[in-house]
Amino acid sequence: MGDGPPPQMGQSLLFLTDEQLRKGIEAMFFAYRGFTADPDRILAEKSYGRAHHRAIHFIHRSPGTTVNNLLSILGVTKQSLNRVLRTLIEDGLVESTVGTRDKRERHLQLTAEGAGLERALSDAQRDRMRAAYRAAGPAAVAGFRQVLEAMMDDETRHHYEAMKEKVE
Amino acid sequence: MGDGPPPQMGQSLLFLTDEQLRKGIEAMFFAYRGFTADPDRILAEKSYGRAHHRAIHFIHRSPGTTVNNLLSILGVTKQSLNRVLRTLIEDGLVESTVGTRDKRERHLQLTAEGAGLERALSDAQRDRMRAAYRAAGPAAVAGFRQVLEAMMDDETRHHYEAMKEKVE
DNA sequence: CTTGGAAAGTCAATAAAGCTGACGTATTGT
DNA sequence: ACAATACGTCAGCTTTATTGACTTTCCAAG
Repeated sequence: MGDGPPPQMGQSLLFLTDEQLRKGIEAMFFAYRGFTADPDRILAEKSYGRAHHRAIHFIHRSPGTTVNNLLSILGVTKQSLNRVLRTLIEDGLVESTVGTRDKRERHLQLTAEGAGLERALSDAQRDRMRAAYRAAGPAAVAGFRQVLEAMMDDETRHHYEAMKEKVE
Repeated sequence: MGDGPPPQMGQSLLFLTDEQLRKGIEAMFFAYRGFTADPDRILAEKSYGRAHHRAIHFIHRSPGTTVNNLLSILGVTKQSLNRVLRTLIEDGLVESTVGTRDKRERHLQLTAEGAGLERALSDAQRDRMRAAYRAAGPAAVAGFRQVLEAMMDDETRHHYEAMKEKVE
């Protein structure tokens, strides 16, 4: 592409050519499609969308989280989240309970049925992730995570880091 | 989370726990947001969306590609692509020329102005990708690509592989 | 040379998912 | 008492996608 690197440039610098970067960009684009394909199929059957999936995922991850918290993690407006949340509550997948310490807050958690859907969704996604991990091996997985973390916005990384230490 | 792995399990198998997989899933979600953030800002100024970006990217990558080809790469319907393509042609960013061998086909290419926008968009995205690559190092980048490729759908990987050998 | 089908473009209707702005209610904390 | 917070909701809008139906142009096989 355009001006290639001078021939004497070593492998350690060569990996940052525009071509390498373009391939990384396309890999990201195509892989993300694979990443969402399986859950999307399940969601389509129940006529939910990705927005529902995201809400379910993060409620599962942090049971009892508040609406505001979810809002900042998902980076959407209150109105957008509310439309999704309302259908999930109506359908009996999510439960909203008034806060004890602060009664203005609503604590969100999955019902048994909601947890069931979460399982189905994350099983599908985990299967693909597991297969990719197995195919690539532990060293590749470490690199994968390193690059992804470096790619996040500072603010976004904050949400990610917050959960990293929860279990490990 | 739930049932952890037995304590005697070694590091080489331990990396496939549900927790590790969940972190991979979230890393993917958050990183993709970072990945699209910079181009999205530029596109918003010109009131274009991601669909325009994708069309511009792949027309740049494969100048002279046909509408049908683009359709299969992007995985959208003809109508969706056509709306995007029409505005890009009207705005003078993309040129559509009747095929010489088969006059039913239209060959798409970027105009000088279109190439300019492509530059701006991919520069922004490359900058972030470059920074992430630098931070993580060549070994991590190799792993990153390996996992992403393993995560693609078979059909999708086909489109990706088709371009891999074009330059290198 | 006719005809079937492919490539492209278009019209209309619909839906998911986001946005802004404005308001109301309950509750908390100063 | 009063300002601020957390939540919910109403209305209206935009983007991006969908499906279905249809036309024009054109290639190629019978």
